Amino acid sequence: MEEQLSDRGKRILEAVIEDYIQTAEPVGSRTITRSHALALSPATVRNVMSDLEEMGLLTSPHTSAGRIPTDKAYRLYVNSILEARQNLTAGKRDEIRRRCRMAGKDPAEVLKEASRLLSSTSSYMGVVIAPRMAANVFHQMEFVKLSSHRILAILVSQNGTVQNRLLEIDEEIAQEDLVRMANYLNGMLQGLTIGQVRERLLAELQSEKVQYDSLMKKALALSEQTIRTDSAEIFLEGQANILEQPEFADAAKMREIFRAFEKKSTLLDLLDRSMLAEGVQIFIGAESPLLKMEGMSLVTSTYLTGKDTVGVLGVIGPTRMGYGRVIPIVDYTAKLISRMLEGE
Amino acid sequence: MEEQLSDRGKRILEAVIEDYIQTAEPVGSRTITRSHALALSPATVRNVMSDLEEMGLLTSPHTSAGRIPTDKAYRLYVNSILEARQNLTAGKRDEIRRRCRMAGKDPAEVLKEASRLLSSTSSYMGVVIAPRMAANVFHQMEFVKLSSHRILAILVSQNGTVQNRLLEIDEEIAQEDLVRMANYLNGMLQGLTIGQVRERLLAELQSEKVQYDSLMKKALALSEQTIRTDSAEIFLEGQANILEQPEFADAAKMREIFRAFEKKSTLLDLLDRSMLAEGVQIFIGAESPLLKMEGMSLVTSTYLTGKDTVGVLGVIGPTRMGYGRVIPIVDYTAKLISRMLEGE
DNA sequence: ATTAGCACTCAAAAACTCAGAGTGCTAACG
DNA sequence: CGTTAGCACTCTGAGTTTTTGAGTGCTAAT
Repeated sequence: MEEQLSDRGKRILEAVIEDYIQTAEPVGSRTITRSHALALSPATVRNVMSDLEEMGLLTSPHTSAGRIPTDKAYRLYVNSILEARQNLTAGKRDEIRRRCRMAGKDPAEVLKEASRLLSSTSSYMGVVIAPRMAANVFHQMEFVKLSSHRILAILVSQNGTVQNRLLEIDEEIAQEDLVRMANYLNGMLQGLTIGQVRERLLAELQSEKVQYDSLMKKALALSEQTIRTDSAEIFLEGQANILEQPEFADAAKMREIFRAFEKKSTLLDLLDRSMLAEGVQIFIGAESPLLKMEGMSLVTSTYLTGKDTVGVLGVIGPTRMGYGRVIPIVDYTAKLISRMLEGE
Repeated sequence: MEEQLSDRGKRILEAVIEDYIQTAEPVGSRTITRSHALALSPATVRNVMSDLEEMGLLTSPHTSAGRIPTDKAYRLYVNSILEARQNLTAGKRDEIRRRCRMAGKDPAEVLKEASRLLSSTSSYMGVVIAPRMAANVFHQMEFVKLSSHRILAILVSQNGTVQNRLLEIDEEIAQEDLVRMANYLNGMLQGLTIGQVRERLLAELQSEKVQYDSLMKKALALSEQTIRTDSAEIFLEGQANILEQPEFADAAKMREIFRAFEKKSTLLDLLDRSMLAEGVQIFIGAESPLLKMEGMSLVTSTYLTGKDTVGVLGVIGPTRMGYGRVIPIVDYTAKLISRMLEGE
């Protein structure tokens, strides 16, 4: 049905995309023959472009304007980039590395810095989601008595992530009982993932023998409360960057976008699904059906913080994004973060 | 030098301000006579307005437009509001209370929710800064061994705030030593504020007797590392709200504002100074010289989380802000938060 | 002291013009 | 037959002019 894309067609399409990425203006046949050294006349280019339009790769906003690549065209373009991946310049690489180092060792700090980094090196928005707590490996639990009715529960995972929660209790528990409870739990839960820990706790709560030991019952109940919420943290930086993009100069569009990002949950859903596949993934425009991200694209990569606990990070920008530049940045950052968090 | 403000002048000024707050358009003499039931003709009003302009309370953007209140006028207006403070409607109050409850007990959660709350009830931006850690009262310290070279230090304050830090160490320390170290420190630091703790630790590190006890020396060093960074947390919500304001429809202005808020440090400086005075404070336009907040105002109030550890919360919006509505919101929220955090 | 009346001002909106970039088609060319 | 020059046609955006209407300031009357 659809005509096959000729080699020349491909080159011209590429030229259109690259020009458009730079200027954000519809590009015409003339411009292309000038900037890209194709030994062709504008008229020929016009014919080809007309074909490309037929194939659904270009559109023109109106009869006498240049042409704009469609999502489909970007998809094609991105795929060809992904095959022939460029490397980062040594300079960029160093900068990224240096800034990551600066952040210290605390996982949360590293991830936040990564997000800033992605945003500033790409000049779009950087986003990082911390791995779900559930995938972390349990290390230790502590109960700290703050006052007669308030206990602070602290949950430490092997990778240094800490989750804490303030618990209100009805009847006072002695500090030494708290310590015993913690010991008991720590013994029982050693080496499980937090997800497994939760299951285990629930199972244990049901079991016969616990029913008669009120202290242990309390211990289980408390720790279950502590672990209950597993809200993935999300770091979104550089929102101001996208104000720079001419396609969002319109205030109404801006507003919509900002509103969309205010509820982080939608963003989370979107990123969650890229967790399934490994490596760099790209969502172009309407390909990500969740968010009606008109004119927005997303470049993500997974990263590892342990054996197989994964998070996702990436860059969000206009569909008209410098993919060639952004992809290596995301890729490299993901690998670097993996190394920083996982290693030692 | 300056003529005194007549009672009628005051009423008219108020009318201008209130109209302008609603419409964001320069208001003319005609409009005023219609909307506010003053038994005066436009011509009279014009005369009065002319006087007000003389006194520096109004300006007109150009000869044949209506008039706009100056910062000075807002100041006057706000002061009069502050004197005759209205109360919140019961409905609003309930809503605020309900949402605060929802947030649970964790201080960080409460503050974050408060910020959201301020933003959504005021329809401007909500901002809350958490009290400096330094002002909190020390409660307990723990060292958790993660691997041979990594220790997680956890610092708990009396109010349930937790600060943790990943430390890298050169030589392994046995878990039981860590416990002993913690016990020693907890004994020594009981009841001090975090600020005092820090001083004490530094002093102790210098002291003679410690030099010979390598374990204690290590303990002090580690805990000093833990406590070193005291970055006040800041919760800023509802940035999208201010996109709604017509005065920022212009993309360039928007950008500037967002950039300004991206560096939270300037905002922090600004809020820090309102920590000095108690209760509701208002900064109008250029009155806050730090940020060149053109056209922005800030309504803040201090809140307490303990005896005398204070934080600041407030609302940031356009100078043309519904002060009458916002002030009680900020006031009430601050009091409520105080009660929630301090009480128990 | 207030107000009606009136001439005057000015910005924003609407209407208009025009140049330029771009297209599509046709006919010529190698 | 693919490529290209030429040309008529289209449409936008920028710049100009016109129009409108809200608003002022002044003066004279009440």
